[in-house]
Amino acid sequence: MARTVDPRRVAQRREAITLAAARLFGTQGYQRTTVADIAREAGLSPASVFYYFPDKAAVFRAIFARDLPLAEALVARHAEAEDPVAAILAIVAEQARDAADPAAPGLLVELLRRVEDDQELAVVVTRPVEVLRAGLAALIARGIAAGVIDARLDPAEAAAWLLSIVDACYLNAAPGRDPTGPLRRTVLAYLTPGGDV
Amino acid sequence: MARTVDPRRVAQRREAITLAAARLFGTQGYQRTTVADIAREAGLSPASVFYYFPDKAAVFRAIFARDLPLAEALVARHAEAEDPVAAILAIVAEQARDAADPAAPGLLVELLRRVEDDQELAVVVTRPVEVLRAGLAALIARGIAAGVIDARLDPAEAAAWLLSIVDACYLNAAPGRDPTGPLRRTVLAYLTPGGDV
DNA sequence: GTCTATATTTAGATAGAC
DNA sequence: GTCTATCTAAATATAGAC
Repeated sequence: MARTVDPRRVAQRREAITLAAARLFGTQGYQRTTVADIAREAGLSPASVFYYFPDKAAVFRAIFARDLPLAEALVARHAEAEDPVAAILAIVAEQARDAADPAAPGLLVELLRRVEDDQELAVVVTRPVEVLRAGLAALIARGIAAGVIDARLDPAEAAAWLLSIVDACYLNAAPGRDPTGPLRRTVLAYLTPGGDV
Repeated sequence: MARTVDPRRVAQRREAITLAAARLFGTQGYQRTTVADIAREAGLSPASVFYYFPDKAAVFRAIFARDLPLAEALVARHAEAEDPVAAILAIVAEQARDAADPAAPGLLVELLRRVEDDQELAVVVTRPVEVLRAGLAALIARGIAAGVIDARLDPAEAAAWLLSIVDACYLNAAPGRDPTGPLRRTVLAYLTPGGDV
């Protein structure tokens, strides 16, 4: 009888390492966080981290592996909404929600930097962004057709721009500041027809 | 007769090193750029870089040292404008102008990361941002008083938010894409009175 | 002032016992 | 599977000649 590993246990260990790494990478940065730091935080030895992941970069990638299903679910949840503008506002607000997490802004910054060094990371992280962009673009197109969104906007470009503004919320996150108000006002005003732009 | 250095020559050398460093830090990142890289790009040896700067971090800080006078000049140039909204649009557009530079988005990301590690850098970079924020806030307040900007906005917070949107231009930067259009539309729509926000 | 050569430190990754 | 111990590579910063 072949001795087989318990996949649940493996998943738990990987999850624990990934969580500890996300906290540390987000607050200290990628380079300043050593594998020894992660191991200590997760309660095991550095060598064990390398048992569950091929290298340090793979630990970082694992943090973002869950984003794709989340993005797909979010888009699917609002795809059939009758009010496309309300759906866009909901998606954008949901994406901006984690900006309050103290590790989130730092994680985004590290992500932006490391995407250029790590080709595999680029693949992992590009797909959920594409899903969101496509979902938003479809809603914008519907809004234009319904006359509630300015027809001069290009759906794909406007979608990318909205996601950039969400990212900016993370970069400028501060303890006391809640971005949801300005974000909602900005998105709404940006989409609405009229104005001499 | 005391042998004295030519301050102009020193300034030129420091400038050359700073320029080379900005290019490399922006495209490769801070950690991946070695002092040897910078030295090669600037046409001297690694040891000479350490003659002009105490350490690698000081080279990075030097890149942003010129921002304070630039910010002060920009704000002063528009402080007395008769149309505050036009002045705000001009300031914001000027700040977003460098987003087209291929090294600029990367430099912003490196800056955000390193600000948390380098206390001196934080000082260097906070002041120009404060100058811009105060200048924009004053213009917003004038616009509110004149009735051309929504009175529900808090000038200081709105100013900070506009600078966040400028950051979004850098995040959204792509070879073909010109950010000035969406930026102008967004800022104008955000400031304008009316709307059910 | 500018160089060559190198000391030093640090951290990613591995070997091999248990 | 998990550990201790260690190898190795890279890069900052310095020493000292010229």
